[in-house]
Amino acid sequence: MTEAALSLDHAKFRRQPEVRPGQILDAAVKVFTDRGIAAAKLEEIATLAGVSKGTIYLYFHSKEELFREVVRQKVVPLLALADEGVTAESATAALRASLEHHWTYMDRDDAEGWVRLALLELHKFPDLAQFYRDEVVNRSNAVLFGIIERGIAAGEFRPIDADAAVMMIKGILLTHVIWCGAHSPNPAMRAKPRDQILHDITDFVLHALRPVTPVAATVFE
Amino acid sequence: MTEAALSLDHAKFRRQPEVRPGQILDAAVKVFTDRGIAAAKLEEIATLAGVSKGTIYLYFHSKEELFREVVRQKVVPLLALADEGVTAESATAALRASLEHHWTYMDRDDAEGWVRLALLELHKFPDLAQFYRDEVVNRSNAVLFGIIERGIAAGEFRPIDADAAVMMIKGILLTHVIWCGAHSPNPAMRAKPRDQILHDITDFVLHALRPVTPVAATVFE
DNA sequence: CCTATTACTGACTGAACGTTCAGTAACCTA
DNA sequence: TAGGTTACTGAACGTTCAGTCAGTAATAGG
Repeated sequence: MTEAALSLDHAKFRRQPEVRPGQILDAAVKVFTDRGIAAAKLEEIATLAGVSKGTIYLYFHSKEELFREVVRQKVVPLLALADEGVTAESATAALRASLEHHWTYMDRDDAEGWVRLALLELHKFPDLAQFYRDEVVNRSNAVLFGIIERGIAAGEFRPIDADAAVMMIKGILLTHVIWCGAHSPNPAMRAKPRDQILHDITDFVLHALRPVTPVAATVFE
Repeated sequence: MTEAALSLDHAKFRRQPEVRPGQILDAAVKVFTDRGIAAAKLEEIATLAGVSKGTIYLYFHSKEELFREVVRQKVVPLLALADEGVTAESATAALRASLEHHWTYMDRDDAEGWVRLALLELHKFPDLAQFYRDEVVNRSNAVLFGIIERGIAAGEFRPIDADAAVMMIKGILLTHVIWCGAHSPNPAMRAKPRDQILHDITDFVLHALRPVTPVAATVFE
């Protein structure tokens, strides 16, 4: 009786310790970005990964440690690409390329979720926030900063506090990722083609940075 | 024995049904903005309001209904002021005034919490999100939209998709509220004086909107 | 003063969920 | 193929928390 009651229903589970961590991390990415850190259920992650809840604890100490590992292995590597596009000859071209790059790499199903996590919940994990800031945010900001400084020096952009400009650009980008995402409550934004949005952003930013009297300068020369 | 065990410890509670809802709402604002919707505990709201958990249910059906009422009574009235500054003679002055107004009314302890809620958590409660959108977001956006259209018509601003421009401006404002708030992981932003930030934002936005060849136009006339 | 009514309390309930662990299946070695 | 080891399972546990309710204190009316 006991044996019958306890016997598993011949579920086809395999022992594959090499791939389990990866499967769990993939599932965790999806669930964390869908639900947020606090609302993510280990049961759901386990089901999605095709394992049982207990298996997660064979590879990760806790839910928080699992999240930490997700950031380390799934987010940071993406951002290693943040330096692309800087080699363009003019600062304007570099900025265009960088904006397009940011927008493109954020054009993923889970981008909206990541932005929400980063802005909303990450501050509740101070060490993770610091780690994320060092590895992801600062690196990406430095690229934009360099482009803007270069543009100012070359006379392509007007004199402006480059740090402040970076924050403006980041603010526009991040909010638009959310507003254009699947969970956006704004139907008008969701309906707009993504390249139209990128065009609008690029247009706005370049106009904000352009010298005050480029034509006049030409006229007066 | 039973009587002794059950008797209250002479806590000095008073019956004041008129003020209870207000006290509870005030406490709820604080806790909701501090913790977020899901993580807010009714017990904490009750303690902060100086009542017991049960009392909340005398005045509100549920946690969600309580949150709805917080939005209705604490947020919407603030936004009734969103139309100020529009009466300025020029669109530029109106936009300056509107930005300053937005920035000022967001310069509150709970502003950061509200932005986080609205931008990042509200979408999990679809009907609440819709309510918030109708009552708060659309109303505020319409004001900015009107100013920009007016500026374009008057030749103060370059031709631009006014809807898109509104989203850029909102994106900058909202992210800066978060980044300058108490929970910001960005020390540099937190250190900056608030009026400096407002100045940077206004400068960036006005330059993004100004006509392409204002000086040239003058020169050529 | 006594009684009815209203305001309020806080222990309790039930559900959800992170974490544990006794037990079972798959695999390995000899 | 027996015996040992490792991977895995899922029921059970402990905690947290929204929501309930039987009981108690304040107040109003007679």
